[in-house]
Amino acid sequence: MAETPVGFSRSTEDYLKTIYGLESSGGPALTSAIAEVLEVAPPSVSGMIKRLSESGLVEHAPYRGVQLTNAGRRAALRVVRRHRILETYLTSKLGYDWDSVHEEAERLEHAASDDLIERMAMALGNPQYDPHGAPIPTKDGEIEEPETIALVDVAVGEIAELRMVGDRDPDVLRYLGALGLKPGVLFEVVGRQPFRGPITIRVIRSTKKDTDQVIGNELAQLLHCLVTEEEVG
Amino acid sequence: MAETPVGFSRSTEDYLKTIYGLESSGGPALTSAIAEVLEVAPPSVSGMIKRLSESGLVEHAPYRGVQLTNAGRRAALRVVRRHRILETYLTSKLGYDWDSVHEEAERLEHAASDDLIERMAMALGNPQYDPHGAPIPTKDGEIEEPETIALVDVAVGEIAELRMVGDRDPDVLRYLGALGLKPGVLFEVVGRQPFRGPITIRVIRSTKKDTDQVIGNELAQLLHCLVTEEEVG
DNA sequence: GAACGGATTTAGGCTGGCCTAAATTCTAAT
DNA sequence: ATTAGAATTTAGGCCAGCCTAAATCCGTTC
Repeated sequence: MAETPVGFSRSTEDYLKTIYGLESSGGPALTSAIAEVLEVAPPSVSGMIKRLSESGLVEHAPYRGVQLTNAGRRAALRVVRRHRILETYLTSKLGYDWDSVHEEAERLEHAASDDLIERMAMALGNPQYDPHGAPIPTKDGEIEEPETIALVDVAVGEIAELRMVGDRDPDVLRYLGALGLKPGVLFEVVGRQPFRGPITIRVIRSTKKDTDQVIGNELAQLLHCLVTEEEVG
Repeated sequence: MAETPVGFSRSTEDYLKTIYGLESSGGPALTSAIAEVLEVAPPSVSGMIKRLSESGLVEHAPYRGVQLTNAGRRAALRVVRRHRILETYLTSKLGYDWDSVHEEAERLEHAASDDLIERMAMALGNPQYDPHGAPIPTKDGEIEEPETIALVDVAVGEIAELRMVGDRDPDVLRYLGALGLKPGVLFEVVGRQPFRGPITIRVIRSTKKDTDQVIGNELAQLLHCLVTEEEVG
């Protein structure tokens, strides 16, 4: 039956991906943060960190977190590429919704060969973004650093495009989808309540053109936008 | 990250699939046969058999082999369905060749959800056979028992259709492919050498129409045919 | 019917990856 | 400077699955 594994163990790949994600939102990845994302107990993370650092995939400064080595980052980006190509493929070729596709990709990313991933990428025309707007790393590990800001930081009066949604929770995604808020939507920020209150936007380009939407602060932190121009009113 | 597994463990599924395959070529599955297919040592098989029979998936008569229970057969057929749908999908939608598709499906079958498999089946128009001609079990575990006979047993003068190739070895499949021998090909048996010698067929319908092919005995045992009519001449 | 050889199982060990409980280290507040 | 509390690591265990070496069983042959 000779089942040649496609990369590192599933668990190892999940750790690398998680560490990559935590690093890219600033600083070294802390044990407890990794534990929380992966839903395992902190000592399990300590144990895995030891193995990862013996394999040269991370560097560990005891009690102060872990950083990917170049080899580790490369491996992590390969997993991220797989994941995002898979999500894009499942969504555009097999009718998955953007809220349900994450879970399926989560399992397939560890089983799909590079060959399969490249075939899918080819069939899709080598997409640059996944269904949530996240950039897809290239085959050789380049990834675009998005120059977006959270909706919560866009000033009233500005016109912006929703580029990326920073959450995979199906409920959140379904809710946003029902509001028509997917990457590519263009809108103007028309109001913002003080004290971390909700933000009101007016949709300019989308299926729900010309509607106003009120978005809570929490949600507005997840919506990454590209500010297009300033509405001089 | 909450990675809900999609069925039994990968290892368990491989054992069930293997036992199913051995049972369907007669009698109970022997420890050594399972060990050989899975490329593990016999004691590993003994160990797994104990776990499988504790889970009610097989029945074990010590020293005389193992049989699937109904639950075990159901689980095995689900894996077989996944595998064959995947092979068909990869071949017809992503350009895989019939000789390379087995390995990829071998890994994906443990990661793909039923939902994904049904979407693929739908996209393919619910195919009944995989690229090698093997019947695909239905969603609820029905599988067609093919009424084919091996080429080696077809009499000279008979016309038959190649229905199924009983091997997944890439070299074998590439060779057969080069000869144009894939399921669907219609041919007449025009000669057979004595003493387990080679068999000569004349291709009637295929890309290689009207050519003669000489096929060794070993190979001819792998080619499962449907005898169509007798050439009276 | 005794003994040999092959198949099978038991015994005992290893690794990866998870856990809880206990010990340690760091930080921040007094 | 001390110390409480949080974060982390160490200690020690468990299970799945694999391994090798040794014991056992079965069928067959003399």
